[in-house]
Amino acid sequence: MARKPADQTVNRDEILVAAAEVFQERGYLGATMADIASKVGLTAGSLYHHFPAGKSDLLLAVLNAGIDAVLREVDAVIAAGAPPDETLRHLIEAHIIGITDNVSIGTAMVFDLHAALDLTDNPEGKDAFLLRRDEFEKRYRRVVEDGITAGLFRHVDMGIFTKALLGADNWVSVWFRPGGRLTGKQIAERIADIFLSALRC
Amino acid sequence: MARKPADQTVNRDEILVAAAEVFQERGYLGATMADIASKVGLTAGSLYHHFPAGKSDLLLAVLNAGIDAVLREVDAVIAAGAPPDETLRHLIEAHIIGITDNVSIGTAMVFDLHAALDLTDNPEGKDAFLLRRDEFEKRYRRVVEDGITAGLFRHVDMGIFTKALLGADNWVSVWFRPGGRLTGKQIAERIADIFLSALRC
DNA sequence: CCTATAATCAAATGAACGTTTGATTATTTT
DNA sequence: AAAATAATCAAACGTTCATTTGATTATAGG
Repeated sequence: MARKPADQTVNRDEILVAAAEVFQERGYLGATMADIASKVGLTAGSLYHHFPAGKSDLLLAVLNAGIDAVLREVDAVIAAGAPPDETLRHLIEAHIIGITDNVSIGTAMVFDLHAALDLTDNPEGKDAFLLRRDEFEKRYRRVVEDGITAGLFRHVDMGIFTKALLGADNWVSVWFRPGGRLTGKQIAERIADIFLSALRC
Repeated sequence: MARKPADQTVNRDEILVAAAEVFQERGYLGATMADIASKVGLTAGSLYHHFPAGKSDLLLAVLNAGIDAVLREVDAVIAAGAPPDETLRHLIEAHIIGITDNVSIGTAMVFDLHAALDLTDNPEGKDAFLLRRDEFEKRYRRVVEDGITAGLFRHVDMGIFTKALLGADNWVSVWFRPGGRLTGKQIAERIADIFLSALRC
């Protein structure tokens, strides 16, 4: 063991945050290792000490951190066991506030995965991530189903409703800028309001 | 003049379509000139005969073609002068069917512009495109405003409603695959239904 | 105080890619 | 059929990276 002194050493998490920011700003291919490294005061080569598998591994780590964080919050909301309408509202809020407050989450949701993940030489990691994303979508769908079954929501095309809702939510990460007219929470409330109105019987 | 014979010559539009497809599949940075060229049976260098300004010019051409096409349709819908609820429904349909049927439109709407356009050495072209995109958003907003004024729609946060709607629409280009459960038109109808329900007084 | 090693850097390596260049071919125009 | 030129290609160029390598530095454990 050696070399853990405060201002000389950077840890994995700091790198992950820096990488998330750069990926979101420039996209996977537009982000250079030097960009990410300089954000934490390192040189490109030094990143390989923390992420031996290189750039693609860094991407997967960011995406997983993001999906983990959001899934954790979503599961907490569901576990609370409120009625479907209230649960759906909290779900939307957790999702959107996650996006506005945590770069990794925004990156994980909207990322140009089509392109980027294919370039990753790690198909297992890619598949695992995509499965978790599907999981996320399923939670949404189930809450809507429950609401319909309970007679709280009117009948809608489940698949399309879920996609529309996810689209509206994820799109926030495309246009949101901190310091704008509304906070993440306010945006979340308004969007939840729209979709819950759409479900009124 | 010379060399316009059928099977030896490729025209600008064919290149544009090929480029739109490759851009959408791989993103701007992931798309190589060779990818685009081979799709129309040319070599990379040959593209410079048709687009002397190179790759970034090609991107702008694709984006403009897409936004032009969708604006044209949207303007036709508005010009028809139907009441706001009907107009909004037609707007959503024009938008989504545009996305599912015309690759350039999908590319123009969803593209990772943050990243890509900054790499373009053509700031005027970039600004012009972004202005047209704003124009597009304004049409949506105006129809909703009209509906509220006319007492047809309930009161909602204009900015957020519009962003949510655009997000749901544009997101279609992320998940839509031809030959799926629903056609573009069916998807459009269902999404229009969701947002019109959300506006019910 | 050594010694092993965690953490870093500067520089080298090699591949990928946008773009340029100079020929080549085919077609129109005269 | 000449001459002019549109359309194309193959090969070369130069740059920008991701990644590797080998040295260097600082600290924890003995």
